[in-house]
Amino acid sequence: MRILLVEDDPVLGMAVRDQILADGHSVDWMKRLDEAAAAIHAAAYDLVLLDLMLPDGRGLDFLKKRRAAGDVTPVIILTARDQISDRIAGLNSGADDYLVKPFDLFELSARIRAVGRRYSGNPNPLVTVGDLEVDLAARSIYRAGKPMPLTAREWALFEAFVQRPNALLSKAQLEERLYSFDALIESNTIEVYIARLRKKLGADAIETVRGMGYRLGAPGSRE
Amino acid sequence: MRILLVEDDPVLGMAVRDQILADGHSVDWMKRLDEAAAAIHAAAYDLVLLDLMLPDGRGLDFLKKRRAAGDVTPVIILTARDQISDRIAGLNSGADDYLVKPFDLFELSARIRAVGRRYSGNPNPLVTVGDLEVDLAARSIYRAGKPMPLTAREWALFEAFVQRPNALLSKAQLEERLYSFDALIESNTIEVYIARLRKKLGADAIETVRGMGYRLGAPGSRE
DNA sequence: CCATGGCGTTCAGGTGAATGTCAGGTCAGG
DNA sequence: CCTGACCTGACATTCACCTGAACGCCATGG
Repeated sequence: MRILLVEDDPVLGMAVRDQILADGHSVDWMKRLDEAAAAIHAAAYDLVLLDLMLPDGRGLDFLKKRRAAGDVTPVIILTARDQISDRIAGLNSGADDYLVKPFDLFELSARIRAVGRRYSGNPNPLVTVGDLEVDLAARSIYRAGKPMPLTAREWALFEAFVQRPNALLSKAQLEERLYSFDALIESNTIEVYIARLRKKLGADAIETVRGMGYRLGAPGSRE
Repeated sequence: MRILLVEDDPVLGMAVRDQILADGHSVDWMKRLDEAAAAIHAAAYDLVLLDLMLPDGRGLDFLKKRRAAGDVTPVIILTARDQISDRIAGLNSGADDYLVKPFDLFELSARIRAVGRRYSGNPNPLVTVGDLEVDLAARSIYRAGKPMPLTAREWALFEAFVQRPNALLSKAQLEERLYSFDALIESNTIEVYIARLRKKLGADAIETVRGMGYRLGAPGSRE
């Protein structure tokens, strides 16, 4: 697993890095947010460990921005003791987990494994939807073995349908999924992305249920 | 979101239950592991809140067993303060998250949202009406596995009957349900939609009680 | 520094399915 | 047979949705 560590404290950073390496993962250690941003663009990480208190800006804004840009890389927040409000804000900004300093290094390992299990993990990495093969962990779609590139937003939307193959999802639900609670969208963005997905994946990839929402196109009957 | 709470402490359990309800989720509260196991078999949950210290056995074994059986329902562990080793063991046993007692109720909400964002869970529970299978969450109806598409209004009407299977609903009640108070309807709209439902679901899907209203029939029994 | 291109978002115009209304027919009960 | 309640096919209108195009932001590369 490729892990990006963003932490300015040299002592803690080294300890964390060594622990990660000992667990058999690879790690890039950045001490500033701009370095981290550059690293993220340069390489794809499976996990980001993000300190919220950094010298050159608030880690929370960084996280929000990444999520707004459609980045869905798992993020574990490292935060100081007893800053519950920060931790809640972190989770609401799109973090997947947090650790309170000072934390047990073995606990860190367990957390990393837990996050890793969610994504690259459990049963069947390949899901078949109609004539498409969907790799949820790698966030990619194949048709007849050929990759069908999606943008971040398109993927976020499509993922919602794949995760609940039979569900009918209202526009409100989809908006809530693509955008955080506070940021309310006031247009037909969802419609536009539905259209773009159909253009890429086929007109019947997503079915409109007028007045109620959308649903995955018939991938096969229930049960 | 359907949540299963497994917690033997009555005070904490009630507080958690109320918070979950306030967040708009539905919750089943079990005090013992055998009850919880039975509940899991009976219904599909989107999330399990699991206390590790229960009178009738170790919650950790319960969790391991569920995971070994292929159950991938997200689990958040509730554990006592300073039992770091337990928490690690929990994450390694397949838990997705944990909360340390005593925890902030708002933090609980944030955690639930975070988990809910990741997975959106399991197939929805089905209600059987005559020869129809009704998925209330997905707003869809199946007959012999085949979906029977309804329009928004048709669904709203049918839902009223399914939610109260034995009730006799007057036209006034149905109008009040389909339309907001101010918007007064001055025609036989309800009759028309009853007819449309019968055409789609079968003539005896809804039974007329002359002068009083309508009630759910046994759709399909006489096709 | 500006040019470029990809991506996310917004807007306006057009379309058709869904809706509500009506008129005439049918049925049950007195 | 009469009356009121209910059924049903047809139809105009509406409104939810689709879609092409344009705008702005940001990152990248001269």
